[in-house]
Amino acid sequence: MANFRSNSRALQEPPDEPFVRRLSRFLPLSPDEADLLGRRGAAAEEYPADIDIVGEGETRRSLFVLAEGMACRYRTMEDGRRQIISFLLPGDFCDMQIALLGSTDHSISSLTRVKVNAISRERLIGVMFKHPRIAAVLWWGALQEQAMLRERIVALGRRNARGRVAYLLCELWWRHEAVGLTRGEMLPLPLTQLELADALGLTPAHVNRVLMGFRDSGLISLSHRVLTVRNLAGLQEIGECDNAYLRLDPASPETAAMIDRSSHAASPEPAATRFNGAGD
Amino acid sequence: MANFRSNSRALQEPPDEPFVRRLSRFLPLSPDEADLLGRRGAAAEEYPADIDIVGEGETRRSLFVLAEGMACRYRTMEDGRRQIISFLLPGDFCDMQIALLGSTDHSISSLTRVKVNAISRERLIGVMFKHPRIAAVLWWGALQEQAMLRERIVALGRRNARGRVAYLLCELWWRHEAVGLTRGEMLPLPLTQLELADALGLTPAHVNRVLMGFRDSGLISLSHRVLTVRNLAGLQEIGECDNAYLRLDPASPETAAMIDRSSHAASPEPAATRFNGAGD
DNA sequence: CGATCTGTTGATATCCTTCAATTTTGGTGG
DNA sequence: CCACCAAAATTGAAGGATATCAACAGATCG
Repeated sequence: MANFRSNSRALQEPPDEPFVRRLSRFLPLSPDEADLLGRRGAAAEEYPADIDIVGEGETRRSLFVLAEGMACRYRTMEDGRRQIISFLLPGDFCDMQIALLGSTDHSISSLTRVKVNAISRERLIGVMFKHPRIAAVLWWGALQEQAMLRERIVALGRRNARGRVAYLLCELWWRHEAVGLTRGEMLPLPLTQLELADALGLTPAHVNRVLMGFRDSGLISLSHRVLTVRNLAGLQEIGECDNAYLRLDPASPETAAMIDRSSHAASPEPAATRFNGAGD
Repeated sequence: MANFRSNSRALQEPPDEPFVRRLSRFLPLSPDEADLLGRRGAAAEEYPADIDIVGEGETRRSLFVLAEGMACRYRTMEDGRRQIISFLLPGDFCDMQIALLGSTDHSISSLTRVKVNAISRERLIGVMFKHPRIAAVLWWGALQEQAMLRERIVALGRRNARGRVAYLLCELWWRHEAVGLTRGEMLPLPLTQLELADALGLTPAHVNRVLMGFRDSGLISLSHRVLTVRNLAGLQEIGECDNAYLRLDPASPETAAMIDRSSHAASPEPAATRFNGAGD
């Protein structure tokens, strides 16, 4: 039931910035809070496809949230081969290492043309300490990313080629869905088979064979940079995965209360010395 | 029950708890701050070897810091194979997911007899918001862990068996050294070859062959649960790795100042709406 | 509308697994 | 201290999943 005002707003601006949609899933942010990291609080920048946005070890004064497009973290080996560590979707944070340490241990490259919102290290740290709900929500995002890294380790360590490809397609499906970027059974997949291979520790030739197999079994269609997931359950079974690790559920009322309580008790106290029950 | 004779504390107990040594490397903590998470602020618990300390998905009210011994995170596949995701050494935090979400997406098991310091979720969150230096130091620890996960992905995706084993031995060396657990060229390595294999996505038989090769080349000795690293540079070359990703350097003065400044400005302000320069 | 990526397919090579002994180590009780 | 047992390490032989290399077809884009 949309009213006129919100309709006319929708015409001027996208209804939700992806990062608000993504992070609010855990803990709703007020419009003011959302603006601190969004369009009005951070500088918009744009990059073409296949450009290093952040170089390994490079000192930086600012971080960014990806607003549009797709990017990846990667590391290059001495012989030129590379490993893609993770994919960045709209709403993803570039790297918290930059906030605290001023540089990253890996490179970040655009895969498509991308738009980002940049924010200075100093400002981000200030905002986090002043706004516990923002801190909590960014923390949640970092935990989610960590969970994705663990899942990738499991995939690379213990799944065969079919399992790896299936798992990655599932993850991309769930993540796109979480930020509202799927339409029906379709999602944008602007990745070459070389990029999939570099993410999965396989060769492009073998990724191709696996994908052809999935097509022949009617699990997916893939063409013109659009992936159609015709049988998600089937993919999940091959990839032996579900979306639990993405922790897409909102914060429990207790957790939310805990966070809000912290924001009121934000004055320093002398370091406590008593025990506080912890047993379970 | 608490020990009755803790007056002569300094004489009876080790001078530094491992987690203080580990975390203070980034940003020195005052004794009072250190106590908040250490012996006096958190409850000591003990577990035998090969026990699940935290089960996958299990709801928990407390977290722990590992004080002594070795543990691992792992996930089990449907067919019973398992993937060890990472190893926990003294000074490592069990899992921040528990703090924010109340449970983890993986299990944590002891590999040896372990001692832990447990702290309730609620208390930890409170402490972090009240003590920015503690928050910063835990944040750093989480970033370090994330970097280790990325490194594991690179190893599993792009290194052969020799490279994987070499990299893991190097990481264990650096991490033990960082908490003062090496002696000369030796470090404790209470892992079976099956456990190494489960961490590296290999079979125990093949891990054995690689280790035998390293021994024959004079790179390492390994017996009685003690690893002697005779040629770290050689291992690094085979593993194509260095310790940069562990970020063992202390916080820069600017970063430390940024953090301390945040602790004073801890009163909420209205959400800012102006841009804040971010360009670099 | 040609140049250049990207995708597709085949033949062969190889690293690692699988399976199955056998030996060694470490722990336990007599 | 030794005997004994289970777990871990070690080694061999054979098989398989994926890599490598090479060629060609199709798509994309200036």
